[in-house]
Amino acid sequence: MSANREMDHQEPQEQQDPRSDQDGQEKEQPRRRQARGERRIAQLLEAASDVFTTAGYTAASTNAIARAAGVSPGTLYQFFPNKEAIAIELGDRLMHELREMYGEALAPVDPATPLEEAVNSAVDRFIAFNCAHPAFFSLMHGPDIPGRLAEEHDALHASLLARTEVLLSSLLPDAAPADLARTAHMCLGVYKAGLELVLAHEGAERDAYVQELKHLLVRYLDPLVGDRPGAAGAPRTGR
Amino acid sequence: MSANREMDHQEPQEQQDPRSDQDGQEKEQPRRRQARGERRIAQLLEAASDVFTTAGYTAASTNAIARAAGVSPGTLYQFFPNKEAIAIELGDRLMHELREMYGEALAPVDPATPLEEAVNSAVDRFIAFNCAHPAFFSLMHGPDIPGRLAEEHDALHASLLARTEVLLSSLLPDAAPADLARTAHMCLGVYKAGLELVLAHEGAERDAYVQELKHLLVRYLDPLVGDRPGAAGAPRTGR
DNA sequence: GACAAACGCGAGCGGTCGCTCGCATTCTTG
DNA sequence: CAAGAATGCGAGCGACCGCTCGCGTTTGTC
Repeated sequence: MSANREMDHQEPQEQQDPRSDQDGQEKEQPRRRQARGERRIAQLLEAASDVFTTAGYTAASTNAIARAAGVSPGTLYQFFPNKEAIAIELGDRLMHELREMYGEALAPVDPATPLEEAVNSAVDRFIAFNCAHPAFFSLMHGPDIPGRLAEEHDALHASLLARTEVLLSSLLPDAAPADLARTAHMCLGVYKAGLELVLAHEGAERDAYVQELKHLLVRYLDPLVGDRPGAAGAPRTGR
Repeated sequence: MSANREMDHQEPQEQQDPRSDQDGQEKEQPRRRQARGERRIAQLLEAASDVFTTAGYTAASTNAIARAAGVSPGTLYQFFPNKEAIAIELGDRLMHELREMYGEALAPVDPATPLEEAVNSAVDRFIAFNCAHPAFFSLMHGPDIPGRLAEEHDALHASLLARTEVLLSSLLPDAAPADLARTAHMCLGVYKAGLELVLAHEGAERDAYVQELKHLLVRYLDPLVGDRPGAAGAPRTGR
């Protein structure tokens, strides 16, 4: 039972960013990149995406990433200060792309929209994104993600949660906030579970799982909004 | 895209089990254990359970496990041939306990049982087990579990899947096998997602999530069995 | 009490990994 | 075309990790 609190490992070093002069510019390095460099960065991120997806963050070695990109480890470290930065840059790019997309995926809380339609639209968009960028899932849901990425994921998750809550609260105005939050958590958890199943299959079977996930969410939420005007139509289509 | 297929790491060594004489006895070692030894083993497994739960399999170091148990690394390796064996022994013990329990959790497919009751009973049992043994979840669902444990988990998962399918097929006799399998997969996936949420909370909030998980499963399955005799009463309680 | 087996220790071996460094090559700029 | 910056390389450093080995201690047996 002795809860031993002090582990023995520490990070190799805590690099200090020598160019942090104290004028407000904490921005990017004044490093001049040539076109070749940008290409290398894209190459490396592409390779990192593959390696992270198949091996997970921790198990992915920087040497493997460099090799997958066809360069030497030294070259990799010309463009990224450390392994974490690779994951962060990759995560940032994917996160940016995602935010552009989901801004219009959950935002329209048009109260007249049928529940089924809203669910279908949101699920379709997110599934499409996650299928197109499988690295996103492993980077966000891996057990070993570095702190910075975990923060980003938490922020994204909180944001999704808030949006879902707003959407739900417009569907069921008379619900305790705690219940609302729980329901939103359940929705996201269910989506994640469905996503795993979707990603594990391909072709027609994958589509069938997408359908099943939509059904699941609709059936979960439908009884809650059963007495709303426009929604909850199609009373139990035998399917 | 160059799919690089050959990684560079290999296991430290592939220990050959020197006492594998060729008479059919591949059983356990003839090692005589003293009471002290059994106590140490229990201690080590307990410590390993903690470390695995908090750090995951790969990140857990054998030195950390030994330290958590208050012994030296050498002592640990007196009782376990390698790190994997620790996880396997722990997994085996938990698996055995689980099988004893879930034999009576999914087996009774009494077709007269209301759906809600069947779901409640199954969920309660599994939630109770997973809450009592949080190491089980991290060992089974970790991304880095060693091969032997993965096989055990696959076997368990397949077994649960089969049982669920049987249970479902008794509820909806006229369903295509593929749909049945998909529905069973969804049920297990949903349970796993709910379990994560349950484990992430405590006290009253945890109970609320358990309730929510039950609701979710019932609402998912209820429309499918809507035209059965005894079950699926309360046609959509507006609530 | 004598002897052997089981138990216990912890420095350290071989290995991988993240990352660095010295040096060569290619590009840009004047 | 020269100078210097950006790019590229790969051996290798330091740290950690799984695991071993030699040796000392405890326990069971006769």
